[in-house]
Amino acid sequence: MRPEYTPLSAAEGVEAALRVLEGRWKILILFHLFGERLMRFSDLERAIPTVSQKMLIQQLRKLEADGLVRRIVHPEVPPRVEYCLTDWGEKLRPALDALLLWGERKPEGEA
Amino acid sequence: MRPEYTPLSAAEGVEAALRVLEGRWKILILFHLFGERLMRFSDLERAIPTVSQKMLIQQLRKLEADGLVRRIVHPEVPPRVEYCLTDWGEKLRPALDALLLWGERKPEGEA
DNA sequence: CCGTATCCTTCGCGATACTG
DNA sequence: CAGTATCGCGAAGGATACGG
Repeated sequence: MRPEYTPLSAAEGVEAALRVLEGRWKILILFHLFGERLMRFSDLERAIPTVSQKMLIQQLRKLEADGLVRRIVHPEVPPRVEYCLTDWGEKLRPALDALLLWGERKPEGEA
Repeated sequence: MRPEYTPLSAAEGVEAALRVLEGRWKILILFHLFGERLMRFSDLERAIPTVSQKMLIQQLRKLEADGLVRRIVHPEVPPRVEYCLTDWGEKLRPALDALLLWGERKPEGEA
């Protein structure tokens, strides 16, 4: 953290980062892509059986619009579309791991 | 990240962590407390002039319920209530900094 | 000074049906 | 296979007024 940060500007930066992660399925999608690197739409549907097509597409499109995920369309019949992380998307992993670690260290019983 | 994580379990852990951070004013409150360590309710009101009393209280109460913030009530007239971070709340800082860093490194123009 | 209580609007999400 | 279109609900949050 550089010295010129105010509470306001730092909070705005973090909120901007969190905004691209908000959404019922994005984190789960990202962790699947952390593991598989390249997945078809139908792979993701099978990996996440509880999501509807509409929501899966919607979240993927937002991730793509925000530059975390790349969408690769193969001009074939039947259609084939693959998804993978961008470089920037992969760089998110340490931050999510830090969050995961922090969450696990929660002292449940304490004040 | 330990080896027994599946995409599902890792995502659930991260989502649990994110859930306590979601809320229109929580991040901003946290960064003020990162800087000041001990703030009265009225200090926070002045520091965040755009928040309503209702929302400020609500977010503070949730942060308290989730164990990030401690509420200290001084039995005086007029009432005095102070807020500070718990140990666990302070430990969140590196994770938020990582997120901030990541957000700043976004390659705006790229695919 | 430090809250509570209502009312109201917005928006994310799920369910469902349809298409190139 | 990989989407798009429409409907409706519930929860989050803002405005406002009141209370110990």
